Amino acid sequence: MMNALLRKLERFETLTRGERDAVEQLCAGAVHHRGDEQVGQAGTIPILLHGFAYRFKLLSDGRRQIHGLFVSGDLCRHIYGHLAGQGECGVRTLTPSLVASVQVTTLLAVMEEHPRIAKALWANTVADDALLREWVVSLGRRTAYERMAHLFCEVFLRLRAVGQAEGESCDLPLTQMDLGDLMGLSTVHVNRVLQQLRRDGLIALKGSQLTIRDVGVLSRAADLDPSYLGLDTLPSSGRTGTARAQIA
Amino acid sequence: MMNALLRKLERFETLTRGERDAVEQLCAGAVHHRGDEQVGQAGTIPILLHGFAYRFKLLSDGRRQIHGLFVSGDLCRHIYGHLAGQGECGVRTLTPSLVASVQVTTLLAVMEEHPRIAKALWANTVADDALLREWVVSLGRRTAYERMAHLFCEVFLRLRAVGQAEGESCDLPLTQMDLGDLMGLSTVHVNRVLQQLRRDGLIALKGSQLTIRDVGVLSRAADLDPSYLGLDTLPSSGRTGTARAQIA
DNA sequence: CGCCTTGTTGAATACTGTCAATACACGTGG
DNA sequence: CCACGTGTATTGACAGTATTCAACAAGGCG
Repeated sequence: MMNALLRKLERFETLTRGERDAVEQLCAGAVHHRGDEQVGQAGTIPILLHGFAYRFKLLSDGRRQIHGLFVSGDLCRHIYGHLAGQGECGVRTLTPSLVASVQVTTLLAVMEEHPRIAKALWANTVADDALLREWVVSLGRRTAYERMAHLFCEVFLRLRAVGQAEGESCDLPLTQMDLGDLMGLSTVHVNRVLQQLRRDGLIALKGSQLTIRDVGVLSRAADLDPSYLGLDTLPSSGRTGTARAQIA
Repeated sequence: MMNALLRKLERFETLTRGERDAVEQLCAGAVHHRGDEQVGQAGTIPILLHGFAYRFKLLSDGRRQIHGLFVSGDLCRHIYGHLAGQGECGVRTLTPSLVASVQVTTLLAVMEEHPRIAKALWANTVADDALLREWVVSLGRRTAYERMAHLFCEVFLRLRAVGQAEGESCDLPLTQMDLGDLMGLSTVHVNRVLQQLRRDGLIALKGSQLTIRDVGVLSRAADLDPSYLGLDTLPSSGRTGTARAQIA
C-alpha cells in the first residue's frame, strides 16, 4: 500500500522521485500505538499513517470538545504551531494506529530542502482549515440531525478518498460519547438522533461500521456542500487528480 | 501608523528591510470599501489593513454562520485555498475599511522570492487556525453566556494587540444579529445573554463600543485559555515580541 | 460469573428558538 | 421642524430542542 502521507501530499502537488523519497524518509520511524493512547510529544508533529485519531480540548470543568478527526495521511498538528500558539489540546488515537512522530526541526529541514513538499504541506493545512470551517457551520447553524448526517458524509467521503471505504460502508470507531463531543451534543441526544437517522433509512450503524444507504440523500439531509472537502465530488473509488483550477 | 500586515507578520518572523518593502509593496494598491460590502474577487486574497470584516457561509435555506472575524492586519482568505478547496463562502466588510486585494499570483511570486515572508504567512495561517479551533470549542461546549464572554475577550485582546483598544474599551461593530450568526444563537437570545452580562457587571456595550469591566473576571467567566491567541497573555498595551519558545 | 463500558429508554427540566409586538435611533423628504 | 421608513434592540408568551438524572440492557473480558 502506498504511503498515506505521500498520497495526501500528491493531492496538492505532484512530487518528483527525490521528493517522494524524502517524504517516505520522514515516515521511516513510524511506530504502532494502541487505541486510546495519547500521541505527539512536545516538539513533534504526529503524522497518522494508518488508523484513526482525534484532537480535543478540555474545559476546566471536564467538558470535552473534539475539534479534529484524523484518518490515514493526516497531520495531527500544524507546522509552525510553535510560532503561532495553538492553545492547549491533546491528540489521541481511537484505534490501534501507525503514527510517525516527526521532529519539527526535521520537518523544517525537509521543507527547506524541498520547497514543493513545503507547498503541499501548506496546502494541506489550508484543506484542514476548510474542514474546520465547515465544522463551525455545523455546530453553529445545523440541527443535531443535520450535523450527524453531515459528519457521516464527511467521514465517509474522506475515507473513500484514501481507499478505506468499501462500497457504501466505512469504519467509524467512535462511541456515542465521542460523537457527542465531536458534534457538541450529549450522549443521550446522540443516541436519539442516531435512531432517527436509522428509522429514516439514511444510515445503518452496527459496531464501528457505518453504512450509508444513499450518499446523495444523506448529503441532502445534511445540507452538504461538497466543495469544501477539496475532493472530486463523488468519485466512486477514491484518488483525486492533481491539477485543479477553481473559484477563489 | 505602521502597516498592519507588516505588524502582523513580524509577530512571527523578524523581517529585513527588503522584505518589509516587499510587504508594503503588496499593500500599495489598497482601496477603501464602505461598510457591509462584499470584498475579495476570485483569484485575490483580501488583506484587511484597517476596519472590520467577516467571512461567512450561507446554508441553502438562508441560515448564516460567520466563521471568521477580521481586524487590521488579517488575511481574509488563505493562500493555497485554490488548491485545497475551501467551500463556498463570502467575505464582507462590517465597517468602512481599507483592504488590499492581492492577486494570488502576485503573492505567490513574493513568497517565492522571500521565503521568510512565506514562513510568516504560513505561521499566520496556523494562528488563524488556532482561533477557529477555539471557536469550535465555544460552539460545541460553552454555554451561550460563556460563549459571548469568550468572544468579547478574544476581540478585545486581538484589538489590543494591534493597538486598537483604549484602556478597557474597544470597538465592536456588530449587530445582535451578527453576534448571533457568529456564536450560533438567535438574535433574541443574544439580546438576553447580553443583558445578563451587563447585569452581572462584566461588560458595557453602547452602540458599537464594548467596555470590559475586568478582563480577568470576564475571561474566567468564559473559561478562556489565553495561550490560543498566540499573544503575550495580558500585555497592557499591545505589541508582542518575536521569539517565543513554547510547548508543542 | 461479575465488572465495566457502551448503548438505550423515560421523565423531568433547562436552554434556546420562534413569533409577534413594541420601542428606539437615525436619516430622508416634506 | 416634524412625519415617516428602515434597521436595530427589547420584551413576553409559547414551542421545540437538548440536557440531566436515573435505571436498565447488552456485550466483552478477566
